[in-house]
Amino acid sequence: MTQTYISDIASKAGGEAEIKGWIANFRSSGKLMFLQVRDGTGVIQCVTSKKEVSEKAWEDARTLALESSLIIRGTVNKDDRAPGGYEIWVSDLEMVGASVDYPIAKKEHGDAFLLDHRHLWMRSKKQHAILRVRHHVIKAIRDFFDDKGFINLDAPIFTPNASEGTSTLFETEYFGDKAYLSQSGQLYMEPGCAAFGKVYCFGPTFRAEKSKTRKHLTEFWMLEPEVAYMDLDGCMDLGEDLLCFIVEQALKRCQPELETLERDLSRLECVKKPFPRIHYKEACDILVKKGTGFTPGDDFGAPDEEALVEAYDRPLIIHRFPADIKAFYMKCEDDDPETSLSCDFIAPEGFGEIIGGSQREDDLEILESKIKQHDLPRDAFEWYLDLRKYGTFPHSGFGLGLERTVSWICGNRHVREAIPFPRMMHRLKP
RNA sequence: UCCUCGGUAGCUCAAUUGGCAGAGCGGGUGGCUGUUAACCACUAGGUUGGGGGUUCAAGUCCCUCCCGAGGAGCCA
Repeated sequence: MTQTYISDIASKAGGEAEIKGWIANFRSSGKLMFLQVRDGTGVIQCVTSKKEVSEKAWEDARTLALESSLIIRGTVNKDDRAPGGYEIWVSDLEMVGASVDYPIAKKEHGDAFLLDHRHLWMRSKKQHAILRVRHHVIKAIRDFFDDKGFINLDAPIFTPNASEGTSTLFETEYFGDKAYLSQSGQLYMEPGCAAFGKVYCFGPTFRAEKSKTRKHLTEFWMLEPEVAYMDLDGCMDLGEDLLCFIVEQALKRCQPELETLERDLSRLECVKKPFPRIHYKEACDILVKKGTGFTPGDDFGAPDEEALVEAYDRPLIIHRFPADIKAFYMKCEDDDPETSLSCDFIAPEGFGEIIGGSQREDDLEILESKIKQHDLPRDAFEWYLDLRKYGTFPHSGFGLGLERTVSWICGNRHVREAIPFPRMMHRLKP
């Protein structure tokens, strides 16, 4: 008999099936035993009756514990009493691996304990659902760009220089030299878009920020598209289209997962074009009026972002931040060197900034002076300056934080649950 | 780095004013032919994060160190 995955069990109704998996839960009523078996694609109830299986199989069933691995063979029946609507009447049960004192119990656990057991925790229902949503968000992102003719051009992870200062970089030894783990692939996407027009990179990035909040990881995945001849408005349009597509795909493909997570779907269904777009100065006026204690000219703190987005049911785009609180490579307004052509996307419901983007500086002289202004080593950026020497061109791009996006879609407040093995200031294991 | 909160059984937590260290879950044993985080009975399980101090007496008060969580700053 060949293995049937639980996700396909309906097609076997009335017939025989073989399930290979693990015990998710079990209950016994004397001579009758109810096994909840999961195989990664779903969970199915397997009913075992003492008089219908061999003595050995019954004895094996009696020694089962949470997460014992086993192979079940039996008849698939439709039964409303079973969770999921189908159950298997077991004819044979084969133990594969014992599970002694499985640490994650059926009741509550604390965060630290669960994170220590992340390798096992991901088997449980909610975590399983979040990571499946992550998979679908990643697929939506790739489909979105691939369908628009983008080339996936990955950036290096070892880098010799910092794009935005060295204080938040992880340093590592590199054959007697220093190297840093990449905190952004953006500088490498700029030559990429000159070669291919439309490119994106999508991979892990590293920030040694000593942040201890539910929105921060030291290792997180970032999507960074970069498009030649695209201006700031195009950049905002692209981010808007992308987020709409991600949400649409999640609603289409992750219905059961979002249900498991008890996500309020109405909050996702209203994520449609157009997103509100407000100028930085307009945002300042709103905050001053609200009296949050915000000082115009500063960057927004988390409470400011929340105060701004609370009026909207979809992501809020704030554009044209003061140049001095943004990165050196951002282009400024032609008639106003104090104002950068930048944009941030703030997710609703307090999930924070999920996209940060800008039009890039394409003038050689201005870029040179900015590198000087920011006290950055010019020789590390020589190759980057070449792009302005050999056929400079306007271009824009943004970075989207995958885990924050997944958290928002899932309605889960911790980014650490949106990645299989989170890396945080106080956590390097498992 | 700073602020706040916390660390008691395998897990989640309780312990009154400083006065016998407890419960639920999980584990073990037994029972139960339709369970839905099953249920019922019995049972084992403790260096109260480490060190020092005050006291007749410390889980509880003081000092110190370690670890964790939330937040700030910074960011996606």
